[in-house]
Amino acid sequence: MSCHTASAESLRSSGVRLTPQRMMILEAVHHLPGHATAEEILAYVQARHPYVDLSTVYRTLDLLVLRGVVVPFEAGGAATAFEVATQPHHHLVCRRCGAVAETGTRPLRQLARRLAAEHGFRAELDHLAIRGLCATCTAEAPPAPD
Amino acid sequence: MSCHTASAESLRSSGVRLTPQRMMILEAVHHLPGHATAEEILAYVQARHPYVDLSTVYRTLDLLVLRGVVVPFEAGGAATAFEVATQPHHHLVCRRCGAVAETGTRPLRQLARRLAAEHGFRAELDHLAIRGLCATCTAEAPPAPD
DNA sequence: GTGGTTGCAAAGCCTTTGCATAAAT
DNA sequence: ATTTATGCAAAGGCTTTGCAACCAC
Repeated sequence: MSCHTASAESLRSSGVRLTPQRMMILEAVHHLPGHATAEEILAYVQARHPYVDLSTVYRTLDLLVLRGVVVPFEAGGAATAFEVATQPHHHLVCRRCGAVAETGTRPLRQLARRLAAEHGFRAELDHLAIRGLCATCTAEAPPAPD
Repeated sequence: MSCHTASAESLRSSGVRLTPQRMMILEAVHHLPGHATAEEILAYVQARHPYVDLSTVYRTLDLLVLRGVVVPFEAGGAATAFEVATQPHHHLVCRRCGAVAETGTRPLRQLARRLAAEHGFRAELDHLAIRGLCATCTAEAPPAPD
C-alpha cells in the first residue's frame, strides 16, 4: 500500500522471488530516515520478525543494489549505508558533528565536464560523500589553521 | 641522503622518536610507486628487517597521517592506501582497468566554492578518489547504456 | 632512567560464504 | 518438483588493542 510495494512489484515482475524477508528489508530501507546500515536495517526488520539474519540483509541489499533499487553509500571507514535510489544526489558529511546534508548533482556536472575535457576521463559522480565542515561547525570552530 | 630523510628530520625536531622501523616505513612510503597499502609497506620494510610487524606499520602510518607527512587514500572497499603528502591532488580511478591518473585541485575549487555558497559547507576536498572510466576504456567500452 | 615504541597475539568490526533446511514459484 | 533463499555458524579481510620487553631520548 505504500511506496515500497511498488518497488516490490517491479522486482517480482523481473523474476525476483519475493520472500517476507525481502519485503521487510525493502520496507525498512524505505522507512528508515536517510541512509541506513545493514545493522540498522536488521534491527528494524527484527522488530517484526526476530529470526532474520544479518547475512540475509546483506544478500538482499546486494540484490537491491544490483537491481538499482537502493544505492550504497560508503562513509569514510564506517559501515556501508544504503538508501533508496531516487534522484542522483550527493552527501555533505560534517566531520565534526556528523550531520549529513544533501546536494544535487549540478555542482558536480561541471567537474565531470572538466575531467572529460582535460583527461578524457568519464567520471561517475552519482553518489558521493563529500567530507568537510557544515555551516554550524564552521561558525563554531576556529578558522582553518593554514 | 634522500627525500625521506628530510621528513625524518622534521619529525624528529617536532619531538617524534625516530626508530629504525619508522625510518624504514618512511622510506617505504617514499620509494613505493604511487600509493601503497599497509601490507605493501610491510613487505617493503620486511625485505630489510624481517621482524617488523603490521601493527607497527599501522601505528606509524597513523602517526604520519596526523603529522601530515602522508595522506590516506580510501579506495572503494579495499584496503586504505597511503602516499606521501605533496601537492594536494586527486585520483581518477578507472573502474574497468584500474588505472589511476592524477589531477590537480583546480577542477574542484569551483565545487568547493559552490558548496560554500549554497550550503555554507566547507568541503575538504584534498585527496579524492574519483571513479569512472579512463580515456582508453571509454574508447573500448560501448557508450553508456542510458 | 623514563616514557614512548615494538612485536606478538588476540580481538574487533564489517562482510562474505558453506551448508542443510525451508520456502517461493 | 525444482530452483532459489534462508538461518546458522564459521571464516574472511582489514585494522586496532593489550601487554611485557625493549629502545630512543
